[in-house]
Amino acid sequence: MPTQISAPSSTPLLFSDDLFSGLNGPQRQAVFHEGGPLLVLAGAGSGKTRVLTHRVAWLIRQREIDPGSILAVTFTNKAAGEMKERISALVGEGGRSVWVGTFHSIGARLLRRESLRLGIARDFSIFDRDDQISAIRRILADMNISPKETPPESVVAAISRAKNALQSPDEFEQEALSYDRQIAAIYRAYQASLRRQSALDFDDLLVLPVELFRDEEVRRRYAGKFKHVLVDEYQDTNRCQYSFLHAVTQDHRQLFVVGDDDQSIYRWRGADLSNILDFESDHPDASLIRLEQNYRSTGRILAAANSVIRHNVGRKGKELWTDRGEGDPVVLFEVPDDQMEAMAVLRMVKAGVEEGRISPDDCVVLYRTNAQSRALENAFQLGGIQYQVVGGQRFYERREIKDVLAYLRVLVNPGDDVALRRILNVPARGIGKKTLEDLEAFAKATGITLLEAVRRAGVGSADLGRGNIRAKLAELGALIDRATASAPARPVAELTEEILEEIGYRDHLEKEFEREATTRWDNVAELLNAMQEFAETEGRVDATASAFVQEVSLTTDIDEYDEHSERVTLMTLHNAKGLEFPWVFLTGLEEGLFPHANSAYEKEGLEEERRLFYVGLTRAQERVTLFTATVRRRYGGMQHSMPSRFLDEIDPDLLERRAILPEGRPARSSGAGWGQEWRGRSVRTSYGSEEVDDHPRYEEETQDAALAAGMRVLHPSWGEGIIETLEGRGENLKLTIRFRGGVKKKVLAVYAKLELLG
DNA sequence: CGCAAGTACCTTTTT
DNA sequence: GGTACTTGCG
Repeated sequence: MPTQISAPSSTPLLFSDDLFSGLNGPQRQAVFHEGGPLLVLAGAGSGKTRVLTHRVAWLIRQREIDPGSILAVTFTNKAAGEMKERISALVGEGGRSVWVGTFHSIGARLLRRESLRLGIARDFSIFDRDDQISAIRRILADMNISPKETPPESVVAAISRAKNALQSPDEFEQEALSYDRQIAAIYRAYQASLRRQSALDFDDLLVLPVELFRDEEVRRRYAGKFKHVLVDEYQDTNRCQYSFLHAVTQDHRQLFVVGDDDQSIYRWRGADLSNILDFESDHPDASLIRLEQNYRSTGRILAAANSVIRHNVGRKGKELWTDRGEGDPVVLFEVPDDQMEAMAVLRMVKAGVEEGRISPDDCVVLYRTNAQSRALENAFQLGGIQYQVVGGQRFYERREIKDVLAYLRVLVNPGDDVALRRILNVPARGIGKKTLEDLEAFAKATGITLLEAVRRAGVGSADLGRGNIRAKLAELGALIDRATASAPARPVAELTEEILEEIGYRDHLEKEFEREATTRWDNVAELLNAMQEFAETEGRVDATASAFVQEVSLTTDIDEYDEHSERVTLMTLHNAKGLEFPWVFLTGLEEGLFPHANSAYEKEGLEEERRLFYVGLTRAQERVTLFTATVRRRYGGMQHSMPSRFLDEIDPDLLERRAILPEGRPARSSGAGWGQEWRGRSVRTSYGSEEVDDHPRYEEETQDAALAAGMRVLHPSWGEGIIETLEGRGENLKLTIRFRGGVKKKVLAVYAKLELLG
């Protein structure tokens, strides 16, 4: 910082020039905006994070707003952490008291403060999807509903949808059709179950604050507290979050939102694009500022992205531009299969690293579904390139981690039956189905928690379990009681180590998992590590089991992503939102996969897939490489596909098409050789407007290749559908077809009188 | 009750 | 190609 003058705060202009001099016109306009609600329509790479942080800095420095009365909402905890850092870098330590977090973490924080009023335990548990499903399963069993006909997953989805629409079980029932009557009943029972367990699910963290604000006194209090509200990724907010923001800002109208309608990718989770599209009509005194200068990507990449997104209707409309120069064209490789795809990525990364042009952590490989990481991981392992996978099997969802956390959850919240059920027989205590049923029946009949039932059975006051089992239950009860008593006063790491020791968890892993035991124990060690770190940031006294469990319940994969890892990053397109990389590899551009078959029917679904593709392209600074494979392993079988329609939407002048032809067909067993050399050969097939695209789109490997995943077909009785998978060949060729309305059917190709469409 | 073997379904994306 | 659930035996 060049400023040597120790400027008194009465001459804030000096600061302002200093702090804000790097901003361009529209950015300054946004940062210095005075007046009512503002929508900053910020294109990819247009510096929206800078705008947000500088806006906060400006509020504090220039307008002398108390940092504690500013609320900034981000999309991930990681983004929240970074924003906090940047704010305090701009305004000093005072910036730490700005409320920064995700809607979920802010909701949780608020609900803890108001737990008394809400009549919930301060140390409520937060149920993730697994916990929800587990709770629903119990309820289905109770209600004698077959989980086959009413899958818990879809019940969870229905309840989530209802909650986000702010519908209570009663309201849900009123609008319900006959099938949904049952769902309404399950919903009601589920709510009761949550309450009994002092548990909230993710949706509650959003919904309950809104309900809390129906009390005008409470609403006013928070509207008075949060005098300025800023929201990032506004395009992915849902109706409930909209209500939250409205409740807090309707009095003072200091709402500052940043978003990009072209990057809205969470419609399936309830995100409501109309929040951003209708922002101006919703707020009569609103202003709009567009940030269209992109500082990230080279010209051709940006132009390619623009040419794709132009195919969407129903957007605010904006055209990104850059002064970075043209750069390289986007390259598309057509490869025989997913293994070749992985090898090609590997080879390009390796070449880039060897030539000193790039470091592995400058590269990201993006895909539509988590399952696609496998082939890539295999290739990278063989090729000796370090990588990190973000997402997929998430750390905090691993079995051993959830087991250990379940012990803590029970200590923190003795009403958490879902957690207790999980650990009742882990390690094995001879408590099987029968004992569990007895315990639950007893608990229900007596109106006590499952834990209390365990205690009573242990001391023999509940008439269940034989001697041996009673002894085991007594032991477990005593362990939990002892740990509960000491938990509030000790660091969580120490407590956990003691519990693990006492239950012999390591031996349990050895016994249960044999070969895998080491990995799993390593994960547990990593968890203990995380607890130590937690103690370092929070301070020993505050690093209790309760605090840790709360924190961890809201931790996500992207929060764990490390940008200085020296490793190539592998992740889904969804996880890539907000990130940037010099080199981007976009894989699996095939019909049925991307756009995904489940989304390809509805216009809205397809447009969201297209936005996802747009997000992928705009992550890149210098180089985008696209891949489409003819054959892909899926569900253990082979699947033929056609190239993604999105490829045809890229302006052909900006796309260089190449094919990788296997020289002969490489023997399947030749995998070991791939690390050293590339056996295939790459030919340019088409570039620019000279259309030389004469090689086949997919190889005629078998006669069945006339049919491929992603093809549209007409079935005499089921109507129009899209082929999703193919198994078997010849007479035995079986197709999985998804028909309109999402109905999936398996048919034998020889019998189904299918007609090919388009 | 634990365990081994068999099965069904899975894969969209996640706070 | 994997998991999570079911079934049947000891």
